[in-house]
Amino acid sequence: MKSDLIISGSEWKVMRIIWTIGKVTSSQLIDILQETTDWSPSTVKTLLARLVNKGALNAEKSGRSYVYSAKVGELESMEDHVADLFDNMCAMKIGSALIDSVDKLPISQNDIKDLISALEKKEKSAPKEVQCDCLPADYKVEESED
Amino acid sequence: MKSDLIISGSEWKVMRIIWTIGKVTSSQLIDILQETTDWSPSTVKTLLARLVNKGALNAEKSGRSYVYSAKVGELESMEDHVADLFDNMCAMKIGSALIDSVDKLPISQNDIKDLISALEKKEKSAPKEVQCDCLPADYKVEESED
DNA sequence: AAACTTAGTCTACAATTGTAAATTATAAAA
DNA sequence: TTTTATAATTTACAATTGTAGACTAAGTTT
Repeated sequence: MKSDLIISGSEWKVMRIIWTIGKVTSSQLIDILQETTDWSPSTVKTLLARLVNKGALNAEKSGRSYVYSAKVGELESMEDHVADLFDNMCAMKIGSALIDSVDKLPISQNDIKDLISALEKKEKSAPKEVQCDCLPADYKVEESED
Repeated sequence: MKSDLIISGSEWKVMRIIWTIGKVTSSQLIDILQETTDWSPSTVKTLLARLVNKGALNAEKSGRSYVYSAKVGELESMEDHVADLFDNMCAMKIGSALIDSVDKLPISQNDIKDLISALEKKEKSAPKEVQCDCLPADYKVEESED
């Protein structure tokens, strides 16, 4: 279930810029990131190298340097990471966590509408309850063994 | 914004058991985790020690050993981690990621209802669009500097 | 051509994480 | 009380992450 391509915290900052502007050189990236972080140019270069290595970025040679571009999709990456995170958590409580997210995160009117539609559609086949999956299936048995 | 108390992947497994059954000894935990992981007893003990260290667990001395119990709430921890993750991501695309989550994750009928209510309430004050926040505010200015 | 700038690569180093062996302390049993 | 079992602590070690200095290669300027 765990996605292969894990993007770390610092790496997200790099990826987001590249997803947004498409193709960049390291110097562009260094300039842009200089405005929002206090990273040294070296740090940006290390992150670029790691992301190319992980397969998250393409590096297309262009003269002395490279032009970097995203090799993985932004939304796909987001979805994978969110899924991975919820994968760590109790199924029974995911609903509550989502309610909290919906309360706190910024969502556009259109996305709200789409969320409501998705939920209404889902409602028909939704279970009455979602069971807690934090313990081994047979735990109750083991427990009453005193 | 980043929460202080970061619970790692392996640590989640430990925490979930403790959140679910309340108080445990290390041997209980070792037994339970033996059923779902192939961790050695040592591994479980290391994780317990780390979690006590991080302040995620209480360790109450009881004779030779300790009784461990959660010091942080489960839902709070879940919410913090979800918020931290979305904090890495483009605000404009969070709505889509949530739609995907709603589509894929198991949610009970009641939670669906509550989600819909939360969304309907939110709709009134929701922005038409959520802006992408992946680039520095003044980037467009910098960009047209050729 | 010599000097300078810049992009890339290599090396580094501490902190966290996944995983566990070795050691020590101590309660329980013989 | 000597042995045994078990819980806790210490140490370990590789991989990942955040962060960056040093070195190298290759265009660019004088």
